[in-house]
Order: sequence, then C-alpha cells, then structure tokens
Amino acid sequence: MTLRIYNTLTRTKDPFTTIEPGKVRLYVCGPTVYAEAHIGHAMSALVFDIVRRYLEWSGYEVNYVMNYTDVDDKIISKANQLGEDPFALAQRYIDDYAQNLADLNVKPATLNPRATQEMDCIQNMIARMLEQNRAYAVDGDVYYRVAADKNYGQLSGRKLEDMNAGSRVQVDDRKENPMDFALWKSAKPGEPAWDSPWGKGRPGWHIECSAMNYHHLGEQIDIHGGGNDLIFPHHENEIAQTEAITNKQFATFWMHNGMLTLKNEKMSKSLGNIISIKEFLSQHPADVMRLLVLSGSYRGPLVYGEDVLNQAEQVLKRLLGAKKPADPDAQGLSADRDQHLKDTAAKTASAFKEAMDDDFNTSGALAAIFELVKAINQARSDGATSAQLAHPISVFNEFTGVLGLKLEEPSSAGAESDANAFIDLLVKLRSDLRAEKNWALSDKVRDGLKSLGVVIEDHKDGSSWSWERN
RNA sequence: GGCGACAUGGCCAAGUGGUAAGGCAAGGGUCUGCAAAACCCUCAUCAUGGGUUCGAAUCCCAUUGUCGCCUCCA
Repeated sequence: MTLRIYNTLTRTKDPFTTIEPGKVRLYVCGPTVYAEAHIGHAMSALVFDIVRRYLEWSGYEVNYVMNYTDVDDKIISKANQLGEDPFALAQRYIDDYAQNLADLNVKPATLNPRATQEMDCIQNMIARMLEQNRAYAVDGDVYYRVAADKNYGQLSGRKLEDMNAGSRVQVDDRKENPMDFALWKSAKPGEPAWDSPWGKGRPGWHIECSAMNYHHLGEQIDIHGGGNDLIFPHHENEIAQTEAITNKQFATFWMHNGMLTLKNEKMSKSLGNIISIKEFLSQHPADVMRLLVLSGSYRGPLVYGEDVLNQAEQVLKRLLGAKKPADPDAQGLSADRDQHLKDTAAKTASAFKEAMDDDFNTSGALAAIFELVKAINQARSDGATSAQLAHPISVFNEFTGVLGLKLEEPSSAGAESDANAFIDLLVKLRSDLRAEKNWALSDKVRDGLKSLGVVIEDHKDGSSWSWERN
C-alpha cells in the first residue's frame, strides 16, 4: 500500500512520488502577519503538521518551508493606524505566530523565510518575466501578462473569459487585461520601499511565494499546501509566475485544507466572529484543537461549535484513559489472551497506516486507534500486567505521536499546583474515613474536591485523583 | 452569472459495486458502600426522484439544500 494524496491540480488521489527519492520538498503558505492568528490558521497549520509528521514517520526526509509574508497593504495600513513601524509590527506578529504554533505542538518548519528577505530573488524573477514578455511595466508597476499564459487557470479550473474581474473591485485601466496581477507595486510616499529597475516599490502579493520556493526548494517541488481559499488567485498566480520562468511543472501535488467555519459562516473580521489561537488555548488543551482537525477530513469544512468541542474533550479523556497503568495486583493475561492483544495491536497498526495512506484519512486512523484503546482497556480489566500492557501502549503512543497528540495529563497551572500536597493529604484522610465506613464525610470530601476541579477515583488498593480537564 | 465541494443514526464522522468503521450522547447491565473510570449489550439502509446493474450509500441524470471561490483571506 502506498500513500495517495488528493491533488487539486488533477482532482484525483494520485500515488505519492517525489522528485528526489526519499526526500520531500514541502512548501506551505504561511500567514500575512498583520493580526493575531485565529483558529482557522491553526487548522491549516495542524493539517500540514500532520502531513509532515506522517511523511517523516513513513521514512521521508521532509524539507518543510513555511513562509511569512511580512510586507503587504494590510500590514502597512495597520501600522499606520497604530503609529507603529510596519517592520516592527510584522516582527511582533511573527513572534506571536511562532509561539502559537509551539503551543499547538506544531513541529517547527525546517525554514521560515520572509518576503522582505527575498528582494533579490523577487526582482530577478520579475526581470526574467519582463525579458520574456510575460510581464510589462507601467508607471513603476509591473504586471503579469495573463493573456500570454496558455495554462492560466490550470489549478483553479477557470477560464479567463468566465471570470468577471472587476465585478466588485475597480479595475485599473492601465492593465492590458483585467486579470493581470501586480508583480511589483510602486511605492506611495511613506510606504516601505525597495529600489528596483522599475523604481522604488515593493513586491505584489504572489511573487514572494514563488521566489521563496525557487530560492529555498528549487524550480520544482513535491507538495505545495495552503487553505483552499488560496487556490485562486494566489496559487494560480504562483504557478503562472514560476512556470513562466522555469517552463517546468512547479509543484507535483497541490494540497488544500478546508475552511474552519463558525455556525456555517466563515470567520471574518467583518462578522466579528474571530476566535484567536491564544483565546482558544486559554480555555482548552492544544490536543482538543488537534482532535477537532483529526476528527474529519482535512479537505472538508470544519464547523466549529460547542457540541463538537465537547465531543473532542470527551475523546481526549478516553484517549488519556488508555494510558492508565495496570492494576499492581494483576494476575496476568493467559497466553492466548496475551497473544490476542498483540494481534490486535498489529492489526490496528496496519489499519492506521492504511487509513493514513489514503489521503491522510485521520478519522479512519483515529478509529484504528480506538480499536487499540478498547483492546488495552479490555486487557487491563481482564488483569493484564504492566509488562503485558507495555507493548500495546507503546504502539498507542507511537500512533498518537504521529498525529501530533501530546496526551498529557491535565495539571493545574502555576500556583495551584502547589495545592497538590494538600490534595494528597485530603485524599488520604478520606481513605481513612472510608476504612471506617464513614460514607457521609468521605463523600463530602469527594464532592468538595470535585467542585474544585479534582476528580477522585477509588480502586481496590486505594484512591487516585486527577485534575479535571476543562 | 461562472467555477468547485458537500449532503450517512440525536451529534461528529469513515466507507467509490456485494446488504453501513469509529467516537460523543442516550438506554440497560457488570464492578462499586455510593460514585467515577473501565468492561458487556442496545441504538442508521445512507437528502429526494428517476436510471444502469444479478446487486449501489458507493456509477449516471434530474431536483432540493448547505458551503466555498471568482476581492484580502489558512
């Protein structure tokens, strides 16, 4: 069984191949840094983190490049609004974004290039397009000549004549074709600008990604990823620019994640329904966000809401439960029950791989993991020893790790964790009360701790407690 | 107006020709002093209408509905 990936370019699941054997060149469009990242960004980052982790687990060496677009109209206008230097503002949000990713347990990219550090490459590419008449300069601006590109629209499946450019935005009449897009924009006074053969200015929106790809990964890459809202025009234009210069197929695979929506509406500033990553993580563990993504197809929309959130919380509890230790007094499983457990572990391992190989079918992979969870729980309640549980639990850890789940026991942060010793004391006292069959008082202790977020579980040989996840 | 995606039980969600994975919730049971956790059992014929086929959730056509893109967007 080999990995198959849904390719936006071909609209089918194609067998995965790489340009260099065993190595993957993966580029994912990162954010334009002008505001706090929201959980939609988180979804995209998590999707490609999972892709990356699975490819690495499958034995590939992954060169993962995720860019920051750090010069752009929105950054400039936000900076003006705040009276802040646009570069300082961009840096602030880059640091912020990197921290968000770390908090989400997203593995750092191999490289995080930035648009502002690629000016030579950007200008070289524009110059070559001009030389080949694939672009034209007007009053310090440079535009890509769409009409000269017979493949334009290959990714988004559009034809030039079908698109009604300007229906919602004023068309610049200096353009030869309304669909022509800017490679270089002349600077207005007070804007950040770089010298260029066409006058002072800055790059257009799409060229920076073409340049960063070209510079850091080469003329051709294996996978290009991003949100499906980038298919047109951003990715279409990236292809146009790069292929205009190389005359080679730019990316073999184009992967696009679906949008996270709130009550069937896309998150947007105008609707005022943005939930930032920071805000989310202040209320939920990172694993919950990841489980939200894992529970469905990465290509489809993810409808965010109270109900799915609660379900993800429950799922996380169940996963955590699988890691509970064996009963110290366990009698041990019979040889054939033990063998059965091993067989189940092997079976779920192949089911996991089969699901993931089918275009990263994470909900199928999760189902395989749950089969293992059930087997582990069954074995534990049938008296498996910790030695007997060790192997299936290590398989469980391996696969949840491939999906990027941390599965840490919840703990109460900061000063509250100093309470642990006191809670231990209360729980011990309660055990004494139970030994005396003083149910009224022992239940009072349990209820009291429960209301403080501490859950007690009684076992044959004593009681354990844990912080309630919230 | 153009392009595209999707529609599976109360909820989330796999499944592209042979009679529906998994999870959450719910109900019943075991365990427990009572709980909690865990375990066992129960719980769908796949938007609608046609068609192809021995046989379709899975292929084709139509209808309805939802969403995305065509402007900045992960």
